[in-house]
Amino acid sequence: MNFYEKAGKKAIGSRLRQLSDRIAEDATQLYALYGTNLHPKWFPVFYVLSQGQEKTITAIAEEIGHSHPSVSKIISEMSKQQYVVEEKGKKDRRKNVVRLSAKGLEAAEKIQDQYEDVGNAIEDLSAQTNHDLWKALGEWEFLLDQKSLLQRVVAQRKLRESSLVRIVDYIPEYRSAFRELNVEWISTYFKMEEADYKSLDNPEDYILNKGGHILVALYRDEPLGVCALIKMNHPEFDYELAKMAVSPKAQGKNMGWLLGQAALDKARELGAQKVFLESNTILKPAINLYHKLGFQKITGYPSPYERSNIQMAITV
Amino acid sequence: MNFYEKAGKKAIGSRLRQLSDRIAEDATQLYALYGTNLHPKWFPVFYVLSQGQEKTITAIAEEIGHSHPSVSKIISEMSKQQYVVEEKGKKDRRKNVVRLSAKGLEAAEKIQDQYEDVGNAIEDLSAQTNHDLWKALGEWEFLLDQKSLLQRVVAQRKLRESSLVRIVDYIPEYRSAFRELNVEWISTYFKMEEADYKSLDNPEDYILNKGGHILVALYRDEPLGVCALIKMNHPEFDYELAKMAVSPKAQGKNMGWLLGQAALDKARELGAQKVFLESNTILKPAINLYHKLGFQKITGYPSPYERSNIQMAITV
DNA sequence: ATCAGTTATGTAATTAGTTACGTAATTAAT
DNA sequence: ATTAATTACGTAACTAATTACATAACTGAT
Repeated sequence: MNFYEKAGKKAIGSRLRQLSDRIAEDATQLYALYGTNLHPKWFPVFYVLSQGQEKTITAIAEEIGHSHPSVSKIISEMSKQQYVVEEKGKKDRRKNVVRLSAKGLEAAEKIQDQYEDVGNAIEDLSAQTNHDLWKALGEWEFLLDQKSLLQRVVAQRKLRESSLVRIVDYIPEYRSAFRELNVEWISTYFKMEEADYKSLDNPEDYILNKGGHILVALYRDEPLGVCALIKMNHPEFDYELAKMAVSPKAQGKNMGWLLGQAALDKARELGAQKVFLESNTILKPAINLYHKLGFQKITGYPSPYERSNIQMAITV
Repeated sequence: MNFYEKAGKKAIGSRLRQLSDRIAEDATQLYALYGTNLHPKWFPVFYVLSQGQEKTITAIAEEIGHSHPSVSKIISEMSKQQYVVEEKGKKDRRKNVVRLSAKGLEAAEKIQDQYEDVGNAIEDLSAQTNHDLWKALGEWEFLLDQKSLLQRVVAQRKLRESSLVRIVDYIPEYRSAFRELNVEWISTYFKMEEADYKSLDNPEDYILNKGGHILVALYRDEPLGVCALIKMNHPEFDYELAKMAVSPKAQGKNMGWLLGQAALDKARELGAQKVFLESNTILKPAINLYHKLGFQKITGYPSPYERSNIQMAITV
């Protein structure tokens, strides 16, 4: 069974489960061997109760990291066999306050030897290893608390995918992509306006020949994102970042960020000082992206677009 | 939730389970995120099938370390969704030979990215730890293969219990214990013989005053084991190790070994060269113990006891 | 050629947890 | 003083594995 060698660390979940099952199995036999009637799965609950005073269901659940129904079930089993007594909370009558019964206390006394032997056996085993499983588990728990495995994988995916994205300058071949990608998102959220048609149908005349610039994001050589830097005739702003559109197919590939970065680089290259943009606050992810790129909200400028309700600017 | 800190390593089973559950949960979401219809629990089965050629249910089970019903179920689920094709074995028609279908192969292709991202995420996480979880798991598996946790705990118990055993010299207070412990085991397996009554009823005259010695094993000050060194009138042997009896209550406390060792020490102290004993081969644990103490089988000496069918000796 | 034992597999029941949901009690906000 | 929201906890249904058991097919020794 060298499955783990072959499959590698992505099988760590299976591997953990298998080891824990293996240990659980031995634990079952151990409880039989030491002649208690305690159920091994009661252990965490029983242990915390034998340490301290009475506790409520949810308090126990939190302490041992189980769900509360699990604790609820275990307590009712233990209660049936009279290891614990349950009592309604005096102040808060929703609470089920649980403590060990006389029988439970006696069992707790009796189980000390077993705890000691198990503890020693595990310490002994650990002493024969080069890598400390216990500490390693602690580290994993800590790191996963900070950032879940899910988040980590998503980050890796973004990294991989964005490495497949190339940002290139516009050439006429991309005219239809430039149009379609923009039409797609605009008509999803708003209505196409007169100004849209002009620039989308003829970017050469309306953007490029007026000193603007268009960038295209290719994913595996397919144009899935675009954005434009439009030369502004304005005392304060040099360019407008506009016509930013990313295909839903390219979600999670960091394309917006890469396009934005490339556009700002280009603006700097063109000697710009300030870049302006207009958007709408219902486009939360877009606003978010602009913020991350460094744009700040500004007010008091007129707009040719109906759909614009927020304006932002950045000093590049 | 500092339960693990409090409970210590004896909670390692719970801790392993919790981490594996946590990872499994994220895995479920990951499969959804990457848009396959594969079930995360299929992973080990799917993986081995995507590696090699067709395989049978039990072969897969063995490779991934699951039970065969588990694999059987997974395969039937995968089969229902047409990821695999099942076929009766040609030579052996009991066998269910399984391989990926076209759809399965396609899914295997498509899942490569996910594998890569997960692998990288885990490698990345591992790189941030001081203690290598993956290697630690390997070490635990190896050590548990050699000696199960159960066996290790039993060994610890023996160690602890034997530390509560004291071997002391006989005093008249122990006369009845000496008698009862021997009567108990003799009459369980055999019939009491004339020679037994003599020495058990009056050990002072029949053993001690003839230059012999009696040792008593106390467990928490209760006499639960005895044995005697009887002076022999024999050209070859100096003492006979006899009347070794340990209460069933004291099982697993190493009492026989401790008594035997003490008896041999005493024999040496008394200047003996060779110690003799008689027993019966149906008493397997006893014979075993004598072997471990260093006794070797010998032949050709007459015995006063009917129940004796084996004779052993040791040069002390 | 036959019969006992072994092997491959499937089905059913069990286990130790989970999530989903409902209800009663408490607390907070008008 | 209501009403809405939150909290505590129980019940039900589900999940991913297991063990126990049944059955059919094969193998080997008479």
